[in-house]
Amino acid sequence: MVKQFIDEESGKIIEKSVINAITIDCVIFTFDNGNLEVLLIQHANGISKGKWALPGGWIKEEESIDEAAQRLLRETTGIKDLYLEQLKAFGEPGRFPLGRVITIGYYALIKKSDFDIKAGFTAADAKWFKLKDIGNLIYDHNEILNFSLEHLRAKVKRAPIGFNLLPEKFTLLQLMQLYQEVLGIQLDKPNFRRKILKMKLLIALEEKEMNVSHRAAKLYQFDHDRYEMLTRKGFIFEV
Amino acid sequence: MVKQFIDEESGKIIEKSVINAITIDCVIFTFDNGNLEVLLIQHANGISKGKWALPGGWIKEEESIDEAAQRLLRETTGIKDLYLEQLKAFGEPGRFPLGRVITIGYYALIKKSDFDIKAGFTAADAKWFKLKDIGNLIYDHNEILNFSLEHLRAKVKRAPIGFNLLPEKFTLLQLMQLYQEVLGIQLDKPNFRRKILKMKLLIALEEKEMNVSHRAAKLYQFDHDRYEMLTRKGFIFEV
DNA sequence: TCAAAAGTGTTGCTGTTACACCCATGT
DNA sequence: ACATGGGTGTAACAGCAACACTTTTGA
Repeated sequence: MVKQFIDEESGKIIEKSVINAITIDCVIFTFDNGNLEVLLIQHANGISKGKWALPGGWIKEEESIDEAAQRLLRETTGIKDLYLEQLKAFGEPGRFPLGRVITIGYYALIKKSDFDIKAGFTAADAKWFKLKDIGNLIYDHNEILNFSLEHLRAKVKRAPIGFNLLPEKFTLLQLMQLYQEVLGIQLDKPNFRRKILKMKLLIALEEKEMNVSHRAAKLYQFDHDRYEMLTRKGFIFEV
Repeated sequence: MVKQFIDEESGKIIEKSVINAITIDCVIFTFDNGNLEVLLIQHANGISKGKWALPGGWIKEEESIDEAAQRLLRETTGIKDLYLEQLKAFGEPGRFPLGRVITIGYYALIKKSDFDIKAGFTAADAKWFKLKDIGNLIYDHNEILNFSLEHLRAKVKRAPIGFNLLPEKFTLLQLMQLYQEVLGIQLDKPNFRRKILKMKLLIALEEKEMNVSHRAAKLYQFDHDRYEMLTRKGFIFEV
């Protein structure tokens, strides 16, 4: 099967051979103002015109599944380096009405400030939704979304991936609110501070918050290198 | 594409349409005599003749991926109800030498006593391997195996799936040895006993071990119903 | 001076670890 | 008798939850 793509260098429309019967769908999360949000695309044409869906696409013959997902994310969000992980394949016989298509689910975590929408020629609109505002999506996309949420909740506790949802510089309260929102629990501020700081995974910056009507909080940055180093020594992140 | 299958009712060879370019590969684990083992199949013909591989197969047009994996396991092990979970899709462009084929990895946990080999017409031989005895497998099967092991190690700590590897009735030492083998750690016997028994997930049977040259241990059974009930109340299994 | 959030200190409790010890059974 | 694993008891420690408290800042 042959599909049309926009060539990333020339900007021209080119035709590429894709794998038949397999697609990719991606749940893109971000964190804004205390809310976990998901990027949805409104289909512009075809049988699902007007309905909201997860961003998705085809896999080219010469690229790996991960590369296809990366490309897709780049095409949709303009971001080159982001946290991306495969969930699993979804393949109920009736999931896609026009034939037997298996889709491979991915989820990505991005900083909202990095986001720059580039709606492709098959998407009329793209919008961030708070979880509670998401209604019925096309095909089995609600199932993929729910699975990704479960996965995110489990993983965020056991790996420092939450930082991918925050700006480069953040306060401890922002971090705590992120965990509260993702996990759906309340946390104790003093205890959370101590727990996180004890891990020595944050770089305390000299800077502070600006323009807040209360004592300005210190800003922190996640220390990737130190996390790598500690992990090699057997450290296990756990919130 | 059309492939041949043995009809499960009549035993006759029938032809069925399958999804092109997608296969399933399954890591089947069992626990025997203190060792974690994996079932491998020796290919009887084709380009990989004589090499060992994970059991695998095609997905029929009318069945879901999970159903295909179930069927495959039934064809290979003769077991109808077993613990089965999808890992993820593996799809490097060069993974399969004769074309672009994406495979969906599964892993299954079985009790060795339930096993009854039914080598299909594409497998000359099937054999249980201890982990350390597994050499180079075909295609990317080593990668799938390693991924499944990581997944198993993470999951066995946070869900009571280890019981699927043991006989219906087992001793606490057997259970502890299972955890030691899977996780690659040493555990303290008294502490392990208490931790497990405190969960109230085991039914203490009246029976004891037989024919052992030491004090016979009490036999236990995993209480599925109670686990369901506790989980609904918010209980989280953790070893 | 008040509100709001930053940030520190303290206490009691719980769960875990480490290890000593006794029990039952076949050879 | 002894080796082997079954099974119980306990003291010390570490980590955490709960909450009281002080500090800083803008309005």
